[in-house]
Amino acid sequence: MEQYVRVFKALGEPTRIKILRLLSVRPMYVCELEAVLQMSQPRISQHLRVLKDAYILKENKEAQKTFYIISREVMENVLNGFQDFLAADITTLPEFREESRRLAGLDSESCVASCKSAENDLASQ
Amino acid sequence: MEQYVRVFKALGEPTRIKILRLLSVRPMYVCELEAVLQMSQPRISQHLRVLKDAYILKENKEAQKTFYIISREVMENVLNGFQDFLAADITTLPEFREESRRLAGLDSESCVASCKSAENDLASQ
DNA sequence: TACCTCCATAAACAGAAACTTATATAATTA
DNA sequence: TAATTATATAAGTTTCTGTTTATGGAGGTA
Repeated sequence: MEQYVRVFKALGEPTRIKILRLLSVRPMYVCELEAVLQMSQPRISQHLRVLKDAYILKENKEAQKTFYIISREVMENVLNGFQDFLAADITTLPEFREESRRLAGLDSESCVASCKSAENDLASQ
Repeated sequence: MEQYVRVFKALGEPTRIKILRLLSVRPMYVCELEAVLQMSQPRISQHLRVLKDAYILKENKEAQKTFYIISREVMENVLNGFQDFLAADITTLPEFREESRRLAGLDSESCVASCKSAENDLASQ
């Protein structure tokens, strides 16, 4: 789940989407992105860092230049994986053990009852 | 592109991912989410609003209760659409007209040259 | 009518994020 | 060696986000 959050957070920013869109054409140097996007170099570099930290990009040093490559594999894994994550049986997801249990115990007829049972649930731990 | 940003921004937050995961099991009332996630009601409501504004959720009033439904259609359209967006020929994307043009004019051998040409480019408009 | 439930929203605040300016470093070139 | 290029990163500032607390309103119920 953390990886989904990191990736989606990285994708949820217009400049970074533009960078990704350009790197989808071909790998590029920072200075090329700078020229094409007409943005300051630190701005580009900082966005690249966010994308790299989310494993969406790989960097490659070449003399004093650095070029960045989009990892289409990671992109596909995340985007498709997320759909699978949503479609999966929630009782099989370790991260949702508690939620899954509380969900099963819900009395849908009354939200108060739901809250009360959740409280008891919590108290009995 | 705006829609991608809005959706990804909405998805890039752990609580909202949890909410989505739960609503993937079935539509739920706010009070149910509150009970299952054990979070304050305003917190849940505000996250629901973000998701709704991104068209990921639809809301449905039922007496004094409100339940929320995940729009699997929107989810799929966005996640798959984004991959298509990246894969498309960039020259066909109206939002990247300028960038596309600058990209085509790049002199990759020198970043300075790139920047200069981008400047000239800008000056000649 | 009076109270209660469910929910939305506003205000306030803390922490995060994005941008600019400034600086540092490594590699290149003159 | 000195100057330049390409890039990263830090500092400072502003804006955005997420959370809690507080409030209000619409719909049921006693």
